[in-house]
Amino acid sequence: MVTWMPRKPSYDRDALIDRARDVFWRQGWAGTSLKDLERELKLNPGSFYAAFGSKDALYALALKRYAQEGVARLTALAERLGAKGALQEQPRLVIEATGVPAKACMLAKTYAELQAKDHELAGQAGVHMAEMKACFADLFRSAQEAGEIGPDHDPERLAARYQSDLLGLRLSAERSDVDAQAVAADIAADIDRL
Amino acid sequence: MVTWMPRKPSYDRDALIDRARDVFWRQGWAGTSLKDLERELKLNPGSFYAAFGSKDALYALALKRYAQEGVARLTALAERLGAKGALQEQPRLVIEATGVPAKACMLAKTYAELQAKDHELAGQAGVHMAEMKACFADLFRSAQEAGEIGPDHDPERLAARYQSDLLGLRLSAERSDVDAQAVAADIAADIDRL
DNA sequence: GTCTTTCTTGAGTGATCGCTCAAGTATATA
DNA sequence: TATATACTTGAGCGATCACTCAAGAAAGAC
Repeated sequence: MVTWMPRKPSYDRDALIDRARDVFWRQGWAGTSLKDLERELKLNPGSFYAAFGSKDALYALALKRYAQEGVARLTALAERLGAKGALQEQPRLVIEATGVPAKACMLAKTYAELQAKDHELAGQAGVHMAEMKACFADLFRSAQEAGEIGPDHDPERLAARYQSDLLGLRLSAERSDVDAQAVAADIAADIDRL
Repeated sequence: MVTWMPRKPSYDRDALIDRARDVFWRQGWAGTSLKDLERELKLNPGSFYAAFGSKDALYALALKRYAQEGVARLTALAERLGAKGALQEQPRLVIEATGVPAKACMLAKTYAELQAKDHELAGQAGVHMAEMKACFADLFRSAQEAGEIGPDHDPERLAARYQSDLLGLRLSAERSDVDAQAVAADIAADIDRL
């Protein structure tokens, strides 16, 4: 039997997904055209479709990667600072991050843009947000078990409120007339009062 | 001198702006095509452009109306319930509103969608959000002067945090896996602790 | 009814959308 | 080197985008 392995792609598929995520994150779904992606990824239409199949398929990959990295970053933070410390540090981190395409959450932007059309990508963004909320709930539960916050709180409820606050914070951080650092500090301070 | 008044438009321009606001609010800027507007407003292309000039011009009118009604509603609420009462009632009202195109704020959706492209409409949405923030600050200041909340808070800072929370709440209210009423109640409860 | 003016209609504009595919090029095996 | 295989190229597809405009219909002034 003969196995032919005649040629490899000249691109790094993984790096391409990263760059696509950045473009989509910044410009949104409708705001990013195939021309934009071809220019940014340095891929001609044929290679693009051979590699990813469709714009939506690549968007889904980008969303998934965004969500996975978000969970990974939070998990690492919790190992370093503990549950409560991670929850308090996260607001600062997300708005002070440099070199990111946008302060606002890509999942939230996707959901807001596409939910009204019942687009499948909105559903996927919703699932990823729910996963993130579950992470927050786990951290609140851990903090509770560690005695870092009072026992009379529902971790799920705290997580929903916390995630909601973070979404608002990250949107506010895109505005020049809002002191996002103050808002982030106030969100972190609220956790001390639990 | 002769004055000719040969014909009036068959449509109610004011009602048309309302309906356009609803479509844009639900579907966003890129998500709303001229076809959508023609169908929703029952206007042929010629009449549409005679009446409004362009899609963006109509969007700007819709944004302005949305913002004005938001301020008016909040002002009326404050006259009925007082400053603190209005601030506490507002979260409940925005998520329990029925018959609205979306729970999320149209200004925030517009800003999130178009800011990356430096679109003029994003700037206008930003201005309207700043106006709204100023209203919130006024209410916090009033509540402070009335002794309803402690004197050691910066009304501007409270307003920024409050608006941020509201934006997050209203986005969360679009999700089926979030108990928005609980989040709204917690936001209102926070005001009691000021 | 006649005239003047405006509103309404809808086919059609060029541009751009996401996407296809045939032709050409590069590479690992034999 | 010859060959089989996959990747790359880019012109171009039909559909849809926001928008235009010439022609016809409607209504107030006389």
